[in-house]
Amino acid sequence: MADGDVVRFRPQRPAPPQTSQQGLEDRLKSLFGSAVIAVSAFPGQHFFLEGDPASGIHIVRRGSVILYSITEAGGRHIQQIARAGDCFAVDFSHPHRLNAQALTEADTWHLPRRAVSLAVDSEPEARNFVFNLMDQQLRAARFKSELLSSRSAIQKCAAFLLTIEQPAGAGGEAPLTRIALKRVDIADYLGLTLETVSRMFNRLKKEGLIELPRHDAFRIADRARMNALARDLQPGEFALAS
Amino acid sequence: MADGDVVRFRPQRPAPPQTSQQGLEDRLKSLFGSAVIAVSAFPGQHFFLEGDPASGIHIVRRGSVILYSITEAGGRHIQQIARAGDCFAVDFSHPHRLNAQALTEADTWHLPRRAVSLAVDSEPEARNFVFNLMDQQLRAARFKSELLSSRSAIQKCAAFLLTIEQPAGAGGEAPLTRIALKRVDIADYLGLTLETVSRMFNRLKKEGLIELPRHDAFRIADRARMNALARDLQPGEFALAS
DNA sequence: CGTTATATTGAAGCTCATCAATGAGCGTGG
DNA sequence: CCACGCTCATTGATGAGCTTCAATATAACG
Repeated sequence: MADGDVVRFRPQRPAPPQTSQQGLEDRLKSLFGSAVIAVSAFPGQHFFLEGDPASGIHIVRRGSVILYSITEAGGRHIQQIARAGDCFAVDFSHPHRLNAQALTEADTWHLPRRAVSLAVDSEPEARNFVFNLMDQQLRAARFKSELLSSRSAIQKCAAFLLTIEQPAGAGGEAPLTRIALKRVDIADYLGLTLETVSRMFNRLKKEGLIELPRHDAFRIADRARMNALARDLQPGEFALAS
Repeated sequence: MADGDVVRFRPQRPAPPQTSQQGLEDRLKSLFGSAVIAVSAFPGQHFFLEGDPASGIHIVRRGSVILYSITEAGGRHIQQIARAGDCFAVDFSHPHRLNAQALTEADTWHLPRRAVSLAVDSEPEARNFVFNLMDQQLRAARFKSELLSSRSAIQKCAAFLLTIEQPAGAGGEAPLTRIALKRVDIADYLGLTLETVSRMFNRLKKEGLIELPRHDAFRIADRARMNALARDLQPGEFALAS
């Protein structure tokens, strides 16, 4: 339970990747050896479906994967958006309760359930690693329910954009961040409608909080105000030009 | 990673207690020996506060404990309501990110961080136990975010009541379930206002879905319709007398 | 180009929050 | 025992915010 490689808590950010790409790959190989399987998928393909037997741990190497469930009324609820460095399905003792679908072209590493089980039983390092992944999942889930509760649509959207933002490299100008999700996907993630998401994005643009040169790319223009919004501002404090 | 004592997934229910009171106590003693500490609190007292160093695992023996955070605007967000058999703060590698407050008189077991750490490293049984607790936490968090997303107030309230309901003993009449939380607590948990919670409860009563003889006790009167509501019905399917 | 998928924008209506007043329950002290 | 104060729940009126339905615009691609 050493604290050494535990990811530090960052408010307003769900589980960030814990190491660099290469470092992570090395780590996986050293902990799980040849059991590490590379799995890729095209947009729309599923890694697994609800009800499938537990498959083990999945880690995103490239692209985006959504974890969703379907309600009886046919509504889709996106529980998690896993991006490079994020893990999913770490809860490996049950049949899957969510569908895992590639949103973009996506490469992942798959650690089969049995290999994880063996490694965890024999290797303290592996155990620690898996604990951290579970913790990462837990924090992602908490972050999401915090996002959903009692925030207005504009706050949810601002928080969402801050979450998916690719921060600037040291010193450089902040780059444009691609929005890999369609409006309807974002809506299903935030518990809004696609129209509302669209309206809020354009409101943030009009107010100068973000740049939105294309419908699928943005840049934070006023970070202070974005942060204030994404935290929990008094409703009136985000006065809009009428 | 044996499946043997893993809690089976139950839709619409967060992590149920995994064993009986006595069984759980025996299990704890055998796994963690004398490290198990009994901790009690009066209503309103805190077990720990946000920012406190990680304390280890807590398990509720009697009463209710709420886990909440405070937003910058002063709003309270109740992340989890832990009742007898539930665990909290299993994520033990970080400073606490939530406040843990006794809602009622509450008795808990506390497994200090270090003792857990030692046991997990040496005892496969203990490891398994802790994994299950983490999984329980994760499922509770997922359940909550499902509860919050895209459900109407009436659905949230119905789902909440089903969640806290004490099911009938075999064959017997369903007992009245005490509502330990105040309206404002329920509201902070569901992301609603206390007035809306009150209105929805009374609407469910008027429609004959529940009995509500006192403001702090209820019984499910029409389980089929309650279940249908708590799942995800088409908006129109819950027609109310106007 | 024309076609399809996605995004934006508008208008109307419904749900829920807000503000405000009233009611019910309960303990305390006269 | 009743009056008072306190806490919590209920109920009403109003308005803001979001969804819904519908129309239009933009982008991607053959």
